[in-house]
Amino acid sequence: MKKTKKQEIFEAAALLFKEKGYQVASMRDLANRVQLKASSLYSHIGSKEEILRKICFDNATCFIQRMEELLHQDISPKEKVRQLIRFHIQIATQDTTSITVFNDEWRNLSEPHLSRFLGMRNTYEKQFEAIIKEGIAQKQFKTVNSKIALFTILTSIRWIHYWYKPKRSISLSMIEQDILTILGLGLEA
Amino acid sequence: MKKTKKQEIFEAAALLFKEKGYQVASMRDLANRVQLKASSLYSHIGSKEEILRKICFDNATCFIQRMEELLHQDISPKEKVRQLIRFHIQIATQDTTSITVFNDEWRNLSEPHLSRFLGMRNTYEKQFEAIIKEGIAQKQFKTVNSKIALFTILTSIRWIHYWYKPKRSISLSMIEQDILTILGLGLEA
DNA sequence: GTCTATAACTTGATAGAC
DNA sequence: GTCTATCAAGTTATAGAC
Repeated sequence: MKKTKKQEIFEAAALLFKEKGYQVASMRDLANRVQLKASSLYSHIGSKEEILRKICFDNATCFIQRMEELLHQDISPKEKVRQLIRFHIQIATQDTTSITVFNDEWRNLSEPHLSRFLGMRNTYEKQFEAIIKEGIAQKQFKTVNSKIALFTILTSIRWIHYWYKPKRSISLSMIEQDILTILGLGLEA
Repeated sequence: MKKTKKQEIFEAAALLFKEKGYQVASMRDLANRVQLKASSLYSHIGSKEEILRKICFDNATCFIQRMEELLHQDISPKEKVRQLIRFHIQIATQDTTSITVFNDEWRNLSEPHLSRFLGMRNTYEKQFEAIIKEGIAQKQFKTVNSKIALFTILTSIRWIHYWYKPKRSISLSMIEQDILTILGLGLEA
């Protein structure tokens, strides 16, 4: 299956946005990387922000979808949290480029997209927090502030995409296990 | 003690950089906030980057200094890690503005300052990691990869500056205790 | 679809009057 | 020290030839 020029542009843009940041990356930079002049890009895409939007909303949708699946499963809050942590680690090691843009560059979205994005993120965080609260209520977790627990967990995984390289001697399952040891066991009662 | 215009500019810049990011914040934005025209700023400061440099290196020096003090104290690795976590939380809640810039905007430093900054950060992380390694060797911590533990700890604290507002009903010591519960106890053997 | 040329604008920083 | 005016360079995006 041959890649279309459009796909090629989107992939090059994701990498460029990761390396330089959205604001600093210029359309001329991007055009160079796909062997085009800047003006020719606009035969394939509508605008610079269209690219950012796709990256941000594709990832947001992905996380929300996984959350929906999980909510319908009949497993304990403790197991749900473990699954979510594993999922975050998997995404972060599997697609480091787009997750970097998703994590760091969403703030460059313009309205009304920014508000829609923050709404989706908020929904996800509320659902995650509810699972933690349920775990605390069931005494599967120690009694801590659920928001502190939520943010500590979420951000403690955020360094991986920045640091992880597939060639490293360290395996994915080793990362998973160590983080679950450092985090998970602390939270559990 | 009256604030000099220079101080006023530096403080307004830190807040502006936090809100918009260094690249997006313009000198015209900054001038507006201190009731000046953009060109007048240059009677007080040398360049936009001079402001960023001050914020980044002041903070880096602060963390390195605290580390030096700690290294000379005769306390266990476990206690050293707890003290470091407490210190990070204190800084993050005490000066949320400059810590945001320090955390997120250092990448906009130009050479040779960028390399010097990364060198300082690397020194700090190596010293922190050495303490963790010592704790593992002394069986005060569970056996985990020391780099994973380091990054998990460091980034798990990074959301605070972004989220913390002094008016919140939640106290500093409560944050400290909950994070130490979630993180600290997981790491300890 | 790709190009050249350019519109319309913003950026950091400077010159020189007052 | 602050201003107006301006420079030189950069930005996204479009018009129109081929």
